[in-house]
Amino acid sequence: MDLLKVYNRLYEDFGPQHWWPADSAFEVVLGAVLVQNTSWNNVQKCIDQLRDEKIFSPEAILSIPENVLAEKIRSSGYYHQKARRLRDVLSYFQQSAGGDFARCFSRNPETLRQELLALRGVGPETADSILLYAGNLPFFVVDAYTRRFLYRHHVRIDSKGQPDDFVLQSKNYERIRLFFERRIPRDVSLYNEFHALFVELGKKYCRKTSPLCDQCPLRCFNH
DNA sequence: TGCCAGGCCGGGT
DNA sequence: ACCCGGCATGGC
Repeated sequence: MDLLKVYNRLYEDFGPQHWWPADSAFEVVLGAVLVQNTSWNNVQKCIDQLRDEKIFSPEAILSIPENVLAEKIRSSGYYHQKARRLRDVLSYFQQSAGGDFARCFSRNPETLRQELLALRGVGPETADSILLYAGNLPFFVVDAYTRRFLYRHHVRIDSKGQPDDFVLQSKNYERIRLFFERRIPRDVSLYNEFHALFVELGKKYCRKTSPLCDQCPLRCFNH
């Protein structure tokens, strides 16, 4: 499958997505943690509330008790876990470069990625979302929609007769990320837009229970 | 009503 | 190295 053709078709149909829906690196990190296995709608409520209450910087969030923070982010679900995870991630950025995100992202990207992955609460998708959308670093983000797209279009990661559900298994994140990174130009803007388009596609036509349908802009790739 | 959402962790095999 | 239960709210 020609992934650039897929990209072009999605872009034709949906247009530019202007991702990540945030206007600072801090806000990207915040959203990346809160959105884990949660609808963005639930996350947006938390972000709005934190902004209204002026708890909208690493310093501000780290200055309030964890249990208070947890209540502020209740609507994002898993809020006890996420309060702790958020503190851990923001603490990392604070001590890594004094809260200077730009300086932090100017370090060695692979090292940075490993350090993010070492934090509790940061798995591969969250790490890559932060690296790509907060740091403008070329890491392709793989999410549930991306996996579902590959699965439903019978895309195989290699030629060695993988089972069809290879792409659905979370342990194979890295293989899928590299699959994309090897096949499309290493371009931050392209990675940015492509993932955003997959999410838009997913929300409209590729939810877990929705079948491939005639409305889907990728119907031409069906077999 | 029950299932789903832009995952990840930790304990048990 | 996998597998799997737990985490939790809001929308449809």
